[in-house]
Amino acid sequence: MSDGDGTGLPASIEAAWGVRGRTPPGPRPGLTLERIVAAAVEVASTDGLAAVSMVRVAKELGVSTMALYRYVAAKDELLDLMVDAATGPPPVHEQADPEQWRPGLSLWARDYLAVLRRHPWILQVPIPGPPIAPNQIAWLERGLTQLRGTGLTESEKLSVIMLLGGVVRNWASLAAGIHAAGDQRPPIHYASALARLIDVRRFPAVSAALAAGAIDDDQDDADAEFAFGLDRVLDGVDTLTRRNPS
Amino acid sequence: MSDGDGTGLPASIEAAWGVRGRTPPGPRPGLTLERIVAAAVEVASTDGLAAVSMVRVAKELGVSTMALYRYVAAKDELLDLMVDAATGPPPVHEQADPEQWRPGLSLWARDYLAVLRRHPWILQVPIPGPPIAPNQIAWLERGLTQLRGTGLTESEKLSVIMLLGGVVRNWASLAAGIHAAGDQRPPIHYASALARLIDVRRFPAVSAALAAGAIDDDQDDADAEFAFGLDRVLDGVDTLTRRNPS
DNA sequence: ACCTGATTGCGTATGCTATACACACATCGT
DNA sequence: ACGATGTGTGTATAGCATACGCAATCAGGT
Repeated sequence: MSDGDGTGLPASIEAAWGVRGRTPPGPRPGLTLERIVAAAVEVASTDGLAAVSMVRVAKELGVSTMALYRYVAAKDELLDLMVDAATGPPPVHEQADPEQWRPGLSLWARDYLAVLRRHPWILQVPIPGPPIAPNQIAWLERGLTQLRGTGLTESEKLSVIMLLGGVVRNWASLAAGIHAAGDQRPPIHYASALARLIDVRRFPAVSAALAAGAIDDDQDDADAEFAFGLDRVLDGVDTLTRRNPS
Repeated sequence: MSDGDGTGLPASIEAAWGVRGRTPPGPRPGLTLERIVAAAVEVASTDGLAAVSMVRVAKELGVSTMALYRYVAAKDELLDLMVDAATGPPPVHEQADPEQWRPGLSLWARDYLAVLRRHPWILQVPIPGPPIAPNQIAWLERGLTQLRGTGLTESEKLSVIMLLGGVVRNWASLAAGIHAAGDQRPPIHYASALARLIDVRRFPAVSAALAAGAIDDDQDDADAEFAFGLDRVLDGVDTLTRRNPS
C-alpha cells in the first residue's frame, strides 16, 4: 500500500490513474478498487454519506470489512475516490468560438453545479488539498480550455478556475444545507427567526435587508442567486481581460 | 432542551443570543454554556477539531460527559457555538467614506481571513445552514454596512456578502489544506506528481499551466492569489454598481 | 414550614466506528 | 518444488455519541 512511484501520492490514487505494475505473486484479487468505490458511492447516494462505513460497504460487496484495506489505506482515501468517481468526466459540448470564453465558463460552472446537485454528499467530504484525482483534473482541463482566448496568464487562468469552482461549491453547499435542514428538522423559518432575535439598533443593515424581504428561505430565487454570484465572478474576469493587453 | 421560543431554533443557539426565562426550580447550574464552548474551543485550538469529543471537553471541565448534554442537545450544536465563539465579533475600524465601499469590503474580507487563519479548524466544521448565531450576524451586519453607498438592492448586497464570505472561506480552506497535508504526510509535491501522471495530449491546458509554473505549492504567492480572487469579485461588484443607476 | 415538581449532574450501558494484527491460503518467479 | 508475496478473514482494541435512570437540589405554592 506504499506508493510504488515517487510521486508521494497514496497508492489508491495512483491506481485510479491506471498506474499498474506487472502482476505479483499471490492469489488473484477478487475485488477491484472500482467495485469498492462504486459500492460506496451507491451507499452514499441512497442512504447519505453518514451511512458510508467500511462495515457497510464491505457488507454491500459481500466481503469482510478488512478486505477493503487491501485496496485503500484509510477511509479518507476511499472518500476521495468516491468524490472523483461520482464527479465523473465533464460533459462534452460543441466547441464554441474560442473568443467567447464567457458562455463556455458559464456552462462549465453550471455543469459542475449539476454534478453537485446529483451527488450532494460530495459537499460533505472534506477537501484534502488541490485537485489531483483524474476526473478533477479533467474538469480543470476543460475549465482552463474555456479561457484559452482571454490572454490571461496561466497562473491567472488557474486562479479563475479555482475561484469559480469554489463559488459553485459554496453556493451548492448553502443551498443543500437549507434543503437538508428542512428535510428532517422542524423547518427553521430563517427570516422570522432572525426577525425575532435581532435588535434593529444593533443590526440596522441586517434589519433593512430583512425588511426588504432579501432574506428569505424561498427556493424559487435560488437559481437567480446562483446566476448572480456567477455573473459577478465572470464580470470580474471580464474586467481583467480588458485591462490586460491581449 | 426544547425551544422555548417559537423560532424553531435549537435552545442553545437562543441561549447564545441571551434569551433567558426566569430561573426554574432545581439545583443551580454549576456549568455555563459559555464555559463549555470556551473549553471546546481551547481543545480545538490546541489539539485540533478531531480531538474535540464530548468526553474530552467534559474532562477538561472536570465534569462528567453527560453533564454537557444538559446545555447542548447534540455535538453539532456545540460545534456551531464553537464556530461563533471563535469567530468573535468583527474588529472595529474607523468608518471611512461611505462612497468608498471597495476598501471597506476588502478589509472585511481580510479580517475574516485573519479569523480563519487564527482558527483553521473552523473550516472543518460543516456549515449547517445560513448564518444565524450572534457573531455571524454581526459580521453580516458589518459587511452589509460597507455596501451602503453602492445603490445595490438589499438582496444584491446580501448576495455579495455571502459570495465574498464563501470566497474567503474557500481560499482559506485550500491554503490550510495544503499546509495541513504538509504537516504530517510525506509532503506531496503537487506539481511534480501531476507532471508524472498526466498525458500532454489528454490534458494540454493543464500541461501548459504546469509548464508555465502556474501550479506550484509555494506558499509565497499565497497572499497574491487571495488578492487575485478578492479583486475579481470586487471588480464584479464594481461592474454591477456602474451598471445600476445609483 | 412543608410538599411538589422541575432540573442538575452522574454512572452505566448500547451500539456504532476505524483499524491493528495474526492467520490460512493462493499464486508467482526461480 | 520452494520461498516470497499478496489476498481475504476473524478477532480484538480503543474510541465515539448518546439513551436512560437515579440521587440530590432548589423555587414556588400551600
